[in-house]
Parts: sequence; structure tokens; C-alpha cells
Amino acid sequence: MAKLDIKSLGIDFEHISNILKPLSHPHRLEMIIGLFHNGCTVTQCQERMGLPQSTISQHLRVLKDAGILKGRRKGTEVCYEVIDPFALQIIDLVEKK
Amino acid sequence: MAKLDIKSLGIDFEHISNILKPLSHPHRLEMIIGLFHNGCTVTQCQERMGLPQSTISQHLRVLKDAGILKGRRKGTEVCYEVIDPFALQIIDLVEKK
DNA sequence: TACCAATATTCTTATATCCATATATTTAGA
DNA sequence: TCTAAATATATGGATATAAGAATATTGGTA
Repeated sequence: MAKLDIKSLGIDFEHISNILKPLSHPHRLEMIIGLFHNGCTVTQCQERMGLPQSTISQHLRVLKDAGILKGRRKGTEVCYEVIDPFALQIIDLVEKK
Repeated sequence: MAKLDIKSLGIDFEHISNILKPLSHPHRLEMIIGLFHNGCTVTQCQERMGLPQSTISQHLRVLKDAGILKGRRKGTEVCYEVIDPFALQIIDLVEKK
């Protein structure tokens, strides 16, 4: 029986790990799931996670640079939301786990 | 409308990122998916990926230490297989993508 | 036991990540 | 325009990760 060559699957491993890597940090994972449930602003993240503001901002930036989040300004606040479909699928798995 | 506290979800973020992190490397991702399609031994990985044997072994060790893989010895060879259910779900997503 | 193939480990260097402190930027409102 | 609140960026030190070369181990077989 001939095996299916993995290359024929046409998977872009670089791209996928560019999504997975930012998600694979406990703080970022908690932050991103918290966006749905407990508010999407930096300050709200900061309050529930108990981390310095700059640390929160930096984690959000990693997620934004990866194309996972985008920020929407409302006055002085920025509300972050998940925009990457694959990331959404992962988050779904995590929540069901 | 009262928001659901994220803590009530009881998600173990540390544990999840301990699975996600090892998966979030392009070589390891390719390796682990190749296990299904193109052989599960170190040598087979090595041949299809074109990396030094020690590099392959080290990546497999990371995955094994995380509890994602286990190795089954057959004589002089070791056949690796995925044993973590969450990892299997991720792999499933990746293949369907 | 001696040897070979397959796999694992050690060691080393280079690079990346994490996270806190301090500082800058942006926006709204007086 | 001055100020305060929210967010972003710069910097630096500690730690972690990546990967290849060299070496060690394990298992089968003569």
C-alpha cells in the first residue's frame, strides 16, 4: 500500500506555527480567552490577570503582529478581538476541553 | 448582562500551553503529521525532512517529554505515535485547514 | 564478544523570548 | 493648551530554545 506523501497535503507549516506559537503561552492563552468573557481592553486584561500594563500590551502586540487580533479604538480605549479563523478554532477546542 | 467569569471555565492554561508549545514549531509540526503518513521512525523522519539525526531525535524528545508522543521499540528501531488526545485534535484541525 | 545500524545524549554557540522599569504617545475634556 | 487616563514603545537582564557536531547507548546478529 502506497503511502500518501505528506507534501501532497500542501500544508503551510510555517504559517500554522506562526499562529500556534503566539497562542502557546499561558498568559496569552488566558488573555485571549478572557477577551470574550471578561472584556477586551488592556485595562480589563490587566485587572483580571494581575500583570503590569506594559506586559499586557506586549502580549497583545505579539498576537496582533501574528494577525490573530486586531484592535478597535473607542476613544481612549482599545478593544481587541480575534480575527484569525484558525486561531478561533483552536480557542474553541481549548474551551471545550 | 453579567459576564461569565473566565475562571469558572476551569481551564488549565499551563497544561494546554505545555501541549501547544511543542506543536508550534514548523519542523515538529511537519514531523508529527508525517508520522501518520510517511513512517514513524527516526530514520524515516530524517529522510523526508533532510535534517540531522540528532536534531530529529531532539525534537521527538521534546514531544515525548510533553506527553504528546510515545515511542514503541521494534528491535533497533523506535516507532513514535501520538498519544495525547488534545494534540490529536490540533493535528486534525491542521490537516483540514 | 565484536560489529553494525538505529537512536539518544552531551556540549556548545547563536538566537529568541519573557517581563519588568521607565518613558512616550494618543485621546478626551476642562 | 493643559491634564489625566489608556495604551504603546524602548531598553536591558535573565532565561529558554534551536540546532549541529561529536559521542554514547541500545539491540540484533555473526
